[in-house]
Amino acid sequence: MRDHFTTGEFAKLCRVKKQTLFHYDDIGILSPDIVARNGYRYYSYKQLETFYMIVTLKELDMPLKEIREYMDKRSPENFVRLLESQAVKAEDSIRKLQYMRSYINKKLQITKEAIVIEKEKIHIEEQPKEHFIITEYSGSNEDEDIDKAITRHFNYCKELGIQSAYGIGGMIETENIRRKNEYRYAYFYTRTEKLSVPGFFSKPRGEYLTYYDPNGYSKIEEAAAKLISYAKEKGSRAGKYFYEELALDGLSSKRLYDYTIKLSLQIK
Amino acid sequence: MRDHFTTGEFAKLCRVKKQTLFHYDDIGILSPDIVARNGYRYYSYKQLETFYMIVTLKELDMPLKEIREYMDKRSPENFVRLLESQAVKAEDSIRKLQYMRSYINKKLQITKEAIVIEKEKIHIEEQPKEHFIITEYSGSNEDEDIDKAITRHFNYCKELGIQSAYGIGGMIETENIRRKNEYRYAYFYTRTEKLSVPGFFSKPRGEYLTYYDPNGYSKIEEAAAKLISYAKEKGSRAGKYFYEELALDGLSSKRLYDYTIKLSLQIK
DNA sequence: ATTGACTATACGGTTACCGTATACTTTAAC
DNA sequence: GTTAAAGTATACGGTAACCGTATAGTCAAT
Repeated sequence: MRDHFTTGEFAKLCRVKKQTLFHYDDIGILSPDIVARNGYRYYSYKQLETFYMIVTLKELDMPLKEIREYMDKRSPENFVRLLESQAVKAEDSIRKLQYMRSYINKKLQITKEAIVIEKEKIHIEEQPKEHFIITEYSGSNEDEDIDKAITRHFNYCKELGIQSAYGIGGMIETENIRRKNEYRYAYFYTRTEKLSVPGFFSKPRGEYLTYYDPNGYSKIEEAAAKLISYAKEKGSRAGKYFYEELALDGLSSKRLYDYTIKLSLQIK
Repeated sequence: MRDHFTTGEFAKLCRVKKQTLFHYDDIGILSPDIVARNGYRYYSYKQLETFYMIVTLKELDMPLKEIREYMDKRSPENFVRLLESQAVKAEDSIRKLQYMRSYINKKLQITKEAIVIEKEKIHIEEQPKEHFIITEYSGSNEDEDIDKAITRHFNYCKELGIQSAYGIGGMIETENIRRKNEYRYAYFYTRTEKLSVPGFFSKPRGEYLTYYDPNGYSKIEEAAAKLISYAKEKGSRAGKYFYEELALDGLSSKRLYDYTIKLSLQIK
């Protein structure tokens, strides 16, 4: 049988277990070319392309049952239809994966930065212009009210079809800290690439003071106050808002008080 | 509970079935934020990012068990490790899918062409330069010998790490047809992009006569003879080899005699 | 008070396999 | 030429990640 492969050999070519080939025979999508009298099964090189097509379709989430249905009624025209639909699926999958990749890389960047940077200390960094969907907040400083408002914000974004992987941030008016030393959210925001959405805000590019606080929300007002005094000392004018977001959140620690918050304040 | 979502609501946000959320709770990767005394379960907006991370990891083929293991020992450092490994996986997946896409599109192109083109008729087309891995053939014209040789060729390519989605083609010397009217393979070939491989052949770019034969291998010698006479009539010099490959194969028809063969012959 | 829409829990089913046990066959080694 | 190692088929149970359905309880609106 030098012109054929045993099940084991063919499985190796296909880089799968023998079991898989048995399975494909059982459900009728790929049967051995020859079955000898002793029950030994032999595959031909011709079947490798069929196998390859099967894994391709499978990778694009087509169930084996449908693959089998195609095999039963295959024709050049049906083949074209099949390939055309799969080409679309491939495009979609690639787009989805590219989005995931950018999400992962962004998360990676944020997380790495939060690990290496010196915490509870003021840094200066250049931040780009960014676009936010915002919703106003005028509730109390109770967690419950805040959560309600963030949930509302969240639903609002959902209605607009905007789902950012960045999480939701909070904006605090500088004046509120300066005058009353009150850390109170004025807006919640979600980043977006889409422009011209109602309730739209642009965070200006420029120089920002930043402060990483690794104690969750327990001492965040102090941090804000520090940023303000620092700006004052430096003789700079502070931006209208603080931007608060999570640099380390529930994905990298279990306890809320281990979250690391990044506070940013523009200086001019 | 205006700051939380019921299981059904949260499932809608996540675009999955409630069942899935129950499952995730069962295996301990994502549990509701609050379980009321009546057993009703409520999720917080904060959990959507966790859910999103789960689907991302899952999409990159990480089993839920491992996701759970990560959740149990999550830390900023482990998170970075996780993300870095997943970034690699995402790259691999994208590459794989891009390859599949090009495979699908190429197949589509070949198949469509084979459907619309007038069969059993000579056409003229421009073909690009292409690179082949070839193995010599000097056996008989018996199917068995041919299959053996193609299997050998196939294995040879496998050793070189070359697996083309194009299938294997055959080269037939023009002289053999002309002189003895004998349709006999001189080489089998596999396309490759890799250059400088031993047993390497370049099919020249130029004008080719092509002929699509929808009768499998039954009347292929006649087709070859026709191409030769046509070249002669036209006063053109024929290239040294015929190139034979399958335009419609087992993927689009069940029966061998429904295969469509594409024969190409260069003219100068 | 009742209806319709929701909820939790339980359990069996599904897909695409994987692992293991058993019994047979082939191949390589001595 | 036997024998051991390696390979093969068949059968059956198990797994992951759910899905469907049934049952029973809950809630919100008329």
